[in-house]
Amino acid sequence: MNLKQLSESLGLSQTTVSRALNGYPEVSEATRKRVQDAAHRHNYRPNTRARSLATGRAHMIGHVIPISTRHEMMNPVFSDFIAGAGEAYAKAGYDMTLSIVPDDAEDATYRSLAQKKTVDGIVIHGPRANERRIKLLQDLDLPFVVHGRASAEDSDYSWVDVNNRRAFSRATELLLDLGHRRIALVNGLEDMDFAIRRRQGYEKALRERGLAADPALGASDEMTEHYGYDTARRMLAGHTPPTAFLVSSLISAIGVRRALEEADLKMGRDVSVITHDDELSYLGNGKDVPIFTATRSSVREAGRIAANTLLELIEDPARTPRHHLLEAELMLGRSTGPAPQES
Amino acid sequence: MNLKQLSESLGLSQTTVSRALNGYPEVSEATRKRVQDAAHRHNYRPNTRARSLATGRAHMIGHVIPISTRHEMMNPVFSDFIAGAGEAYAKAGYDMTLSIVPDDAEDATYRSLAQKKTVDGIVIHGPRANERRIKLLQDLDLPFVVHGRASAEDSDYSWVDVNNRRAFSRATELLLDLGHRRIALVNGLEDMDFAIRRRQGYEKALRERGLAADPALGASDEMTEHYGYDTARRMLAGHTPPTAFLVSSLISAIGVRRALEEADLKMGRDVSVITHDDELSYLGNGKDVPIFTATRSSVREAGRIAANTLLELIEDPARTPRHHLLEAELMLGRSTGPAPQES
DNA sequence: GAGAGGTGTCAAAGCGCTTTGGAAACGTAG
DNA sequence: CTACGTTTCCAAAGCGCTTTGACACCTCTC
Repeated sequence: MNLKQLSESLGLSQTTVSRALNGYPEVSEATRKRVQDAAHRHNYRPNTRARSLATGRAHMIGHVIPISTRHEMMNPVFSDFIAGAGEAYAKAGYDMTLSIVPDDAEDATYRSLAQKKTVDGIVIHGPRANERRIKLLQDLDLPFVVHGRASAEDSDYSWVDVNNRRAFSRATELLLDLGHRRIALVNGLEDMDFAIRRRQGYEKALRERGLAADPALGASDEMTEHYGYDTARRMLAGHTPPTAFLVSSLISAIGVRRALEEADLKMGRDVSVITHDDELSYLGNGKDVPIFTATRSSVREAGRIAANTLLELIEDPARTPRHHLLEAELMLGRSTGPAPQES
Repeated sequence: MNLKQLSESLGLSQTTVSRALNGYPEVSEATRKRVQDAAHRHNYRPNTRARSLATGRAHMIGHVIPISTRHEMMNPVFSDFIAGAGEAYAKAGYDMTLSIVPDDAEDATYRSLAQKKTVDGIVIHGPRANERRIKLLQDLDLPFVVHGRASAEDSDYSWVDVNNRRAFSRATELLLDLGHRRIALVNGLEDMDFAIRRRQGYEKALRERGLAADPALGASDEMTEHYGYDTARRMLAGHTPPTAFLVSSLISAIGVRRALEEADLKMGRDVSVITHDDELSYLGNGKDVPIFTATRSSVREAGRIAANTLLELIEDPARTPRHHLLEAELMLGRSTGPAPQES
């Protein structure tokens, strides 16, 4: 059933039916009612393609997920972010498309999205410090918001991000307060912006106590469970093993825990661990008392905020960029304790 | 730049330009070359909305993810599935849209997707044993493929699934061969089809050795880390604690491991664990020797297959439904060993 | 030298909707 | 009874593409 058929069946013009359905005032309440009933009865819904061709609005948001060609890794954080964003879109009557893009084919994808007019706006995931995509989208004149930031970019753009620097400096300070001096940083890939900021936070806290980061206690890679395990194992076997680990993801922290157990070290007593926790729905960090002491910030909530920000931007393209800096909570759990006495 | 402008700039009609670009034979190679060059120079790409209005094909696949209203849980498996499917779509020039749908609003979503003609086909995720969506989509005449199956559905439809029954009966047999008799099943939600099948496999293997499943050793819930932990803890505290766990997801298995460690039980010696492993990219199960003995099947590969199956179906709607039953490998890891002697 | 058969190109219709610019119908006021 | 708003509706244009049917123009062939 399409508009034409519907209007014929009602003995009205397409114009009137369209107006009645879209809430325009130039149609009498009686007619509107009659039209709505018929539409509902026939389960009529306007064809999106025709509608967006006519209005110029696709009612569609694109999410572009770079997939590292090296590891074929999907960022696990992404699914919860999407869940939050999807919720916001549904409320606003928008749909969402996903482009999984190998990071060497990015430019083409964006240009094509813009040219093909499939979407009204874009969410950028996983920004690197030096992020070409921002400039590109500005040139293409397509509204967008970044989940995260790009330190090296100095133009103004909309973003939603966690205060990674502050979160990690606070976590480091806590470990220092507990007497730890050899603190390992098990970080994400350090071409990623968030990882750089976390390192900065970590180093700042150390520096303020007159300490320098020991390069042997720093690691950086894709945040898998296995990476956490390997790294912890290697560092613990070194000749100045750390007494504490600061980990960039709960998944890697689980790997660190595995390494500790294997080495018969008790987490929270022999070795302390703090991790960042994105509050992924399937990976809860304990119920009453958290397993891991953690800097916590809901990525799902970030998704919701990013979506709404983008929708506003589309509504009013003249609007100046918006920024949302989310503060991470520092949740005390059972994985931290005073540094063991040197013996 | 649109078709009209492009054709004017070339001094050709829109028809010729369109045909040249779409590879029709009625245009001379010289002209085609000239058109392609110009298109490339102007970075021309046809407007999707107009194109699909004209052709009737959206070049778009919908993925509908039910989100449990109870736990607001995103199935973690989903992101890897999507990665696999996305790859296949990209190759075929298709896009993908996502609908995150609370499970009480499903019917409406499907009807709407069909009516609005946003997509050419649909992938159904997370089928329950009794799955209304299949009947619904058949009625709506929208091509679809199911990731998983619906036991209670007796019409024929396309699906891609793991042989869950066989996988779990093999795993159970292995545990029985190792001398285990009290084997716990830490399963997913048992209104989910895959969970039912896994239980069937488990019970079949027990039955064949003249054993019955002990209800005290069965659990069923959303497969979080915490659920694994809680369940294992509770069962281990019972008066006939299991000597082995059969777990439906690696994430929950990590929770089980945590409970074991907390109870000072060594996994693989005191208690054996077998888990199902979907090969999620960020959750590798060890590198050389797997941590967990596992029934393994790549969900990413499943995504790829599902996508291609659906594309074939769209290409030729008359085609009979296709079925892909993937066999899970049983990978021996370090989490299984002979049952401890009764003392 | 005319008809047959290709080849290369085009004008125009159509996809299903929204929206512009009227126009008919109906009061109401002068 | 005319004039003039209001209200209610409509015909037609337009969004950017594909595709149908037709038309020149060439090249053969007999």
